[in-house]
Parts: sequence; C-alpha cells; structure tokens
Amino acid sequence: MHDDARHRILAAVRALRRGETASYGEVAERAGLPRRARLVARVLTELPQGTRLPWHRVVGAGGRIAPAPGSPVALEQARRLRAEGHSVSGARIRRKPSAGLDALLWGQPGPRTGRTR
DNA sequence: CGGGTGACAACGT
DNA sequence: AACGTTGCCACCC
Repeated sequence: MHDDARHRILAAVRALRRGETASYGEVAERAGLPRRARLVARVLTELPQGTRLPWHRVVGAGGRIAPAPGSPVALEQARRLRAEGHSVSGARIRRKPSAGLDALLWGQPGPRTGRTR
C-alpha cells in the first residue's frame, strides 16, 4: 500500500479527540480514501504496541468493537472507551450520553445509528 | 493469474 | 438484534 495513504489514515485517527468515535469508513473518508475501510483496519492492525495514537476511537459501523470478541485488543479497546465515558456491553458501544454537547464539540454525529445511503 | 482472508459496510430476512 | 449475502480492497500464497 502507499505510505502516503497510511500517513493520511494515521493523521485522521490522530485527530480523533477524547470521547469522539469514528467508524473505519469515516476515518477512510476523512483521510481522503472513500470506501477504503478495510485499509484503515489493516493499518491499525499493524500499529506498534506502544503507539500513542487513539486507535480505540475507531469503531465498526453502527458502533461496534470490531476485533474478535474476547481478544486482548478488543478487551483493551472496551476498557479505553469506558474510560472515556462510553458504555460497552459485549461488542456493542453506546455513546457517552451527552449527544447535544458532543455534537457541538464534534460538529458531526458519531458512528451511524441510522441508515446512511 | 486464481483463490483465500480479514480490527469493513450495506442490505435483506 | 442476529445472521447470511454481497460488494469491496489490499495482501498473501
């Protein structure tokens, strides 16, 4: 894959702020790579262990933890999301209950709760 | 070139 | 809500 695409994806993830989440597809879109959700997943998979990137803020469409349920990475993501105010049950993530304020802070809704196209 | 795989996503049932 | 299907894309055999 292009190193350039990788850097743009990393930048998009780095831009995610505390409490915010974005789906793989959204991250791809923000990185200027529409329809490359799987590429985003691939890039995250290859992140080094101690990375400072907020990779845990990238979630599956509809607000789900994407990695295999029970896997170390999935558990760690759940832990971090809860630490940022979200509630996680199994793979399901329910966004921090402050949608109104969040919308002001984020400008855009988080992962789709309804249909998209 | 051909087939399999996955931290994806949209749709239909 | 939970699956199964299909489309997709980058990689790896």
